[in-house]
Amino acid sequence: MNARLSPAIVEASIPHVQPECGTCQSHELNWCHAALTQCRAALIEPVPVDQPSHTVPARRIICREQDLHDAVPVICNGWAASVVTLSDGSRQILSFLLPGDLVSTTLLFESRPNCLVEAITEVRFRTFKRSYLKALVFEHPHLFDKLAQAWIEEKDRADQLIIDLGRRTADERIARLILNLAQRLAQRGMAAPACATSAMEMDFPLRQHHIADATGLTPVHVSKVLSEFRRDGLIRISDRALTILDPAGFRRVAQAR
Amino acid sequence: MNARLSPAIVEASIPHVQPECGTCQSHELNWCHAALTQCRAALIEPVPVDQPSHTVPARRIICREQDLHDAVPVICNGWAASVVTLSDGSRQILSFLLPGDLVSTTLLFESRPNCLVEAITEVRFRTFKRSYLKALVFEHPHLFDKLAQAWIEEKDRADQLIIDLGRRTADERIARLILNLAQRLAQRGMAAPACATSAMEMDFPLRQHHIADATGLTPVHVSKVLSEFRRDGLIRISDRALTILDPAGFRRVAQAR
DNA sequence: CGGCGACTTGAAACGTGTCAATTAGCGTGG
DNA sequence: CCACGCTAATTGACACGTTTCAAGTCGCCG
Repeated sequence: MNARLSPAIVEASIPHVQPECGTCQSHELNWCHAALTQCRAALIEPVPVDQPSHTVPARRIICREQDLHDAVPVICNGWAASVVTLSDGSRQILSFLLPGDLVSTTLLFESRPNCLVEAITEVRFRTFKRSYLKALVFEHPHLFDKLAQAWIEEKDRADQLIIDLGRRTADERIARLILNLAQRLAQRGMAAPACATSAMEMDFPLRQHHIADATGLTPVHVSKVLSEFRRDGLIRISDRALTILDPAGFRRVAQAR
Repeated sequence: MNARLSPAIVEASIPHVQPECGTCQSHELNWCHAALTQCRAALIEPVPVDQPSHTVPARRIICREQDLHDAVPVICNGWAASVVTLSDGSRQILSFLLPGDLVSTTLLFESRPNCLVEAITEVRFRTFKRSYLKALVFEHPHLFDKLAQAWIEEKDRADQLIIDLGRRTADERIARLILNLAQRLAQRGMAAPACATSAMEMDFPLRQHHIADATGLTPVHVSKVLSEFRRDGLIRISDRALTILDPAGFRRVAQAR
C-alpha cells in the first residue's frame, strides 16, 4: 500500500519512526508520512522531525500558546482536543483531534493559537518546525493540495459546529457529534461494523464533560440525553467503547432539521 | 495615498474600475486593488476581472452554490452575509461581509460552499476567476501572505463565534457582535468617534432578524435585549445608524466572562 | 476500608422561545 | 392624497429546554 522508508536511512537519522507511525498511516492526510517520504524523495536531510515523538498521559496539556512559537504538532496516536477556557472557568472545545490530524492549519502561518491542546487519552505526537514544514509544502504541490484540503475541512467543521450551537437542540448536537466522530474514525479504519447488523462500533474515550464542553451543554444534561438515547435503543456505551445500534434512527435524531 | 493605476491602461481593458474601487481601497486586504496592481506590475493582461462589477439590491442573493464553480466574489461596497438555511427554515449567519472582504478564503481552493451569500444593503461586488486569482497568489508572495492572514482571521472569527454560541448569554453575544462589527468598520475607516465623548458611531444596516440569525437567538429576544441596552444608556440605534454611547460599559457587558 | 471522580436522577430556577396583539414606517396604487 | 398591505419592531403572558443544586450510586485505587 504505502512505500515504506528504507530502514537504513530512517534508522540512521531518527530511530523508531517507522514502527511508531504504523498506526496512523491509514489516514489520508498523514503529515508525518507525507513529510518523511517527500524528504526522502527529494533527498533532503535531516528529516524535519525534531524528536522521535512525545508521549503524554491523558488529561495533560500538550501545548500552550507559548509552546507553539515555532512548533506545529501532529497527533500520531490517541485523542486530543483544542480547548479554550473562559475567565469564569467554563470551557469550549473547538475540535477533537484524531490520529493523523495536524493540530491546526493556521499554525503553519502564524504562532498565535488562542487555545490549548489537551490530551484526552494518552497521546503520542510529533512536532514539526514551522519553517521547515512550510517550505516543504511550498516545494511539493502534492503537499500543498493536502494542506488546502485540510484547511477546507477544518473550516467546514467549524461552520457546522456554529450551526449546531446556534440552531440545534441538545439531542441533535450530541447525536451529530457522535456521528461526526464515527465518520472520522471510519476514514481512519478505527470504527468497525459490529456483528451482522448495520451497527457501528468504535473506541470512545470521551468523558461526558468532554461532550458537554464540545456541545455547549452541561455535563448533567449530557448525561440525561445519553440515558434517553440508551433507553431508545439508539446507542450503547460501555467500557470506553460506543456502539451505534440503530444508525438510521440515530441519523434521524441528528437531522431533525 | 495609493498608487493609482494609469487611467490609459485601465480604461482600455475594464472601464470604471478606478472610480468604483475608491471606496474600499482603505481596507488593508483589498483584493481588487492588490490583484489589479499586481497584474499591472507583472504586465499581465487582461486584468482577471470578469466584468466591471455587479450591483444587487438589498435582500437579494449574491451567489448560490452552483454559481461558484469558478467564481470568487469580493465585496466592493455594502454589507452582505453568508447564510445557511436549515430544512425547517431556521437560518444561521456564519459571517458578515464588509467592503474589501473576500467571501471565503476556502473558495480559492474548492467550489463547494455550503452557504448562500446574501446582500444586506445594496451591494456592489466583483467576481474573480478562481484559477486566475489562485495563480496570482502563487506568483506573488505578498499576495500569498495576505491570503494566509485572511485565512487566519476567518478561522479566528469562526472560533470566536463558536465560543459565543456555546458559552455566552444572549446579552454577551449581541454586545460582542456589535463590538466586532464596530472594530472591523473602524479598520476600514467606516466608524467614527462621535462628539467629544468616547462614543463611537457607525452605519448599521442590520435588521434585528440579522442579529438573531447571527447570534442563534430569536428576533423577539433580540428586540428585548436591545431595548434593555437602550434603557441602560449603552447604545442608541436610529435611522440605520448605531452609536455606542458607553464603550466601557458596553465592553463590560460583552466580556462578562 | 475510605476517598475520589464519573455518572445518574430528581426538583426547582432561569433564560430563551413561542404566540399573540399592537404600533410604526414605507412604498404602491387607486 | 389617502387607503392599503407589507415588513420591522415592541411588549406581555406563557411554555419549554436547559441549567443549577443536591443527593446518591458505582467503580477504581490507594
